[in-house]
Amino acid sequence: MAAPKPAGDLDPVSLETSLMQIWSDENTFAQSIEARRDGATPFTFLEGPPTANGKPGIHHVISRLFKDMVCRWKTMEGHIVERKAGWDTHGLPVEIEVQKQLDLMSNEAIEAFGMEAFNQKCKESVWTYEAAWREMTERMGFWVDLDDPYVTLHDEYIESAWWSLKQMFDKGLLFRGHKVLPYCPQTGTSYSSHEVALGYKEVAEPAVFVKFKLADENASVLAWTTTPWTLPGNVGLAVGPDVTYVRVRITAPPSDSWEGRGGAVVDEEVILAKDLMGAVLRHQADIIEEISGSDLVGKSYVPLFPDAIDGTNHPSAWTIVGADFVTTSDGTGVVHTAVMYGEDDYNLGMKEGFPAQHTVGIDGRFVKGTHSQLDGRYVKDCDEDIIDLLTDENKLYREHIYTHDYPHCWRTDHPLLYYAMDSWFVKMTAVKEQITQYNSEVEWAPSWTGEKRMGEWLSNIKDWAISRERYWGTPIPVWICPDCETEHCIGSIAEMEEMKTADSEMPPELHRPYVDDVKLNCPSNGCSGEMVREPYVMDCWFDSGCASFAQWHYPFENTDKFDGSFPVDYICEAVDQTRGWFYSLLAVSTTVFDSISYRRCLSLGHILDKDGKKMSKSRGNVVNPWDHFNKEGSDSIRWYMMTQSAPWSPTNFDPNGVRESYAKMFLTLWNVHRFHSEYAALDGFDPDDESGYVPVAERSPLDRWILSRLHSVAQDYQDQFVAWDFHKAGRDLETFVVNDLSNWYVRRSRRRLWDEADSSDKRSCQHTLHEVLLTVCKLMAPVAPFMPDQIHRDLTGTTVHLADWPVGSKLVESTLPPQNWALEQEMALVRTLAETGRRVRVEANRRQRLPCRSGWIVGGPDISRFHDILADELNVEVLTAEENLERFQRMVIEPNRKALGSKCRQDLPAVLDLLAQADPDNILLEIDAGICILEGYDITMEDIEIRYVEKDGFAASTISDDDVGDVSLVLDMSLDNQLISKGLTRDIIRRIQAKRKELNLEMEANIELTVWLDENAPEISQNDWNHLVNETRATGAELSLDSPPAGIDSFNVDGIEVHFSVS
RNA sequence: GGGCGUGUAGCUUAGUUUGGCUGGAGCACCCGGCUGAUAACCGGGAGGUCACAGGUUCAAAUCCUGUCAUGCCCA
Repeated sequence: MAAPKPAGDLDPVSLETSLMQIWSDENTFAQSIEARRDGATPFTFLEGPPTANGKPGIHHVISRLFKDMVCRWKTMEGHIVERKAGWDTHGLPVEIEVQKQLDLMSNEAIEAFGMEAFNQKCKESVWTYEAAWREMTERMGFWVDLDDPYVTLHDEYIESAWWSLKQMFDKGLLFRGHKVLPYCPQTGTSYSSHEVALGYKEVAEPAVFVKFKLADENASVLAWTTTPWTLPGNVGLAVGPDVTYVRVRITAPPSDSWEGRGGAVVDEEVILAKDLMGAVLRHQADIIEEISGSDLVGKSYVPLFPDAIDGTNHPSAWTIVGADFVTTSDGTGVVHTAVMYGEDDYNLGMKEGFPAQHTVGIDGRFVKGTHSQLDGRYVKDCDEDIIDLLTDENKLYREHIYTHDYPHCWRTDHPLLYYAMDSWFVKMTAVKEQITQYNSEVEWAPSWTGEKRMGEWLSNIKDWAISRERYWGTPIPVWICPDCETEHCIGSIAEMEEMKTADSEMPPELHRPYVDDVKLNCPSNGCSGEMVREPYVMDCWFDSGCASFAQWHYPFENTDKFDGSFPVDYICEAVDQTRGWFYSLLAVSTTVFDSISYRRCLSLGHILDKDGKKMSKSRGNVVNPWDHFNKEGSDSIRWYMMTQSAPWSPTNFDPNGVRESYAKMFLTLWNVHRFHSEYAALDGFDPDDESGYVPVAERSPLDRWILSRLHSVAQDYQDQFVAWDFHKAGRDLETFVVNDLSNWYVRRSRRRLWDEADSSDKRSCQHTLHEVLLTVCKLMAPVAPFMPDQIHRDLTGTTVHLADWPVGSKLVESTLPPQNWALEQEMALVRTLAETGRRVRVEANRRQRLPCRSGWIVGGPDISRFHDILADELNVEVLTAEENLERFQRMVIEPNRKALGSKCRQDLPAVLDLLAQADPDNILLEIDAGICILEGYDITMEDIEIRYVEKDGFAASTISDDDVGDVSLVLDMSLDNQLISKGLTRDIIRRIQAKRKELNLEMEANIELTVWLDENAPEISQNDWNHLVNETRATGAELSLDSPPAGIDSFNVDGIEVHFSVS
């Protein structure tokens, strides 16, 4: 390798896009995997498949960043990290999109359009934004194999999903039941909660208090409902076991006017919660007795609609039962239970053994046999008639209009019915213990996502309803024999082929409607029935939950790939996936493999807009990543996202923050690189030339300092990566680059490289810069893959992405330079003192360019090897270490509040007062002698801290530092002609240099210079003038006291007028 | 309604686990300085009801209780 390539101006967009081209030409991604192939330990990653039927936004960039970053990091650590892309292609959102497109607003419409054509449209729709996703993925530098992705709609994927379902089926974990869902009879569709949320509307509806006549007692139980249409389906009443109820007798007609139908006669007895008497009753009534809810349990009552439901074999039908969800916040404290029309109702019904029979058909009409006046009618049209029927039979106590939010169909605007749909379930309740155990084996970041969020969810685990009455999805592979009701689950294409009837064709693909047409020969002994497929598709979460094996078409192919990658080492998605993909992966692997499916899971916080609101299409606040790809570039976005906040914290996206990342981190890094590479190119510096190499031990303390800092920062960076604290790692590295490397090392080293002659010191500096830049590039590469690669290529001719991680990996060798803690400490002190000096000057009103005769450093470690640097920084002629504190300083005593507080408690303020008034020397003497008693408390050295402050008359400042103790800087403020001459010279040089820059002169260009001083000006010494001529590269220079020509450059310093001309 | 997060300066945030000295940075703003050093750098200033209200304590951003706002998930 010859001299590094000199860097030019920075254009982040073209830098990144040309690197994308190079990566593509060189196949760098594939190489980074191939390079590790021989015997390397794999680190396995599983991509959570996105859906490509929506445009990618900035919030997709962040999860892809954290996926990419960890994979790149592990690759550099020496692992082989294969990354297969994936696409989630099934599910309701796809159908909805197509329905909107084709204006098919009901299941009838879809079937009229044709399921085959509809599914074809769905399949196409899935790829609508695939190109946009690909472009985003490539532009952001996410390395993933997009050319060989797993796709949930492929037959291979479906076959694996079928196989896994069969495992569950064979273990008896698959069963048929009901799931109560919001359902629109007009579109024939049930809705997800997301869709329900689209359609909440405030409505005023009739609500009724109904009298349920007890079978064996002369009293009625009052219950309340806002859905009279569910009353024919009533099969039970629920009371709170701990709620107090009363039995009351009506004593008089209502005092005020009665509104609406219903009523009660004097001496009639009703039962309701004691707390709700006032709210419910409109009659005068006496309490006959108080009854606890548990005493009501078991009583039977007379069905309202005796023909509607067949209670045979259900002894609990039409009895009172206890339920925890009953409250006395509204109604009567008694909950009317219609098993098929409410989730609580259904669960309670299953628990109590109530009959689970529909009184309402899938078309939203009462089924035949419910009641002669209701049969066949749409339920919502029957409210009035039901109320009339109840009134006629003296079963209504009261009616009123109730206003509440109720879900409506967002397509047809019709009210939704909560309706028990036939559904297939995975019996998750049977594996609760196992899944809880497996969850605790996963390393979660942050830990509470697993322990609390997921843990809480698992502790209330419910059976998983995996079937959907939809068209576009993985078909449920269960066939049922109409003759003998045998159920059979198909686990492979081969099995289907083997079992299908002679008349059935093999389907061209494993989707509806083709698989619907396949009939199977019933395997049951002696049965000759033709089995028919259950018409459902799977919950698409089941699809993605199969990804860990279905991506490999396991167990039909690639068993080695599966065995080598299961459970996967790392997955990463946003926090909303806790009950989504994180759960479905865990649920599937628990039931199928009796195992975890991922070892580590990073759960990311969401990206919100700059006001903390979530980004959504409807708000119009979605940030397009291309706004930044085309401006600051991917590196800046990625760096911003990593450093802005902890990965799991919700982040308000601030476009300004991306700009800041660019301006601080990347521009600074680039300029360091540019500084180094330009001089290196000029000097023909060859990092590999052994004859020019300077061993680290022989380099200057400044070089050894930055190398030691590099070691420390790299070690911390690695530790923080391991602890998932990526944000802290990034911030610290940024501080190193901006503060240590650019603002100190490079600034202090500039003059070393200006020297045109070859020298060991110059080469030391160049080797140091070379080494620091390369290590920084390696550390940054996983996060920001572009600029670090460019710099690495400029300096070495090779890509950083094939380089080894410099620290902390057992698989590759560490390449960090030696660490020297004492040196770091010294330099930290030097820098603090330089800053302190500037503050002292400001306070003493002494401008920086005017030198000080002397400076003293009191206390702290010996930093004499940096006195030249510090003298230069402070613009001090002579800097010395001084031991005599008292020459400049006096002592003060500060209380240690922590120690004193625990000792003195409420007397602390008084003790503090005394301490403040006391003479510090005396206190110290007394403590030494053990006789320091304040307010009765024995004060020891533990209770105080000694500090020093400068005496009046010195320009000084004292810093306090945990590592080095108190250190003072004292500056001599006296002035003489020599100092004034130097100060003036420096001001003139500064002006001339600014002028050179203004004139765009080359750095090597020479000038002709004339300087005119006014008569008040102090004399400039010959030495200073020579220095000025040298610094400004003036070949001809003249100092004149004549009056200057008009119109030339001039400035005023300390009341002296200076004119100068440059040519 | 329930579970889990979050709330600190105009903006983005550190500090909260383990209570203790004047709540620390960056961006933006103001004053000054420095610069062959970049969209940079340095010193100083202004800017804080640590979401709110109670409680515990000599002492609370930090611990406890409640409330509000906001986000995710569930109902």
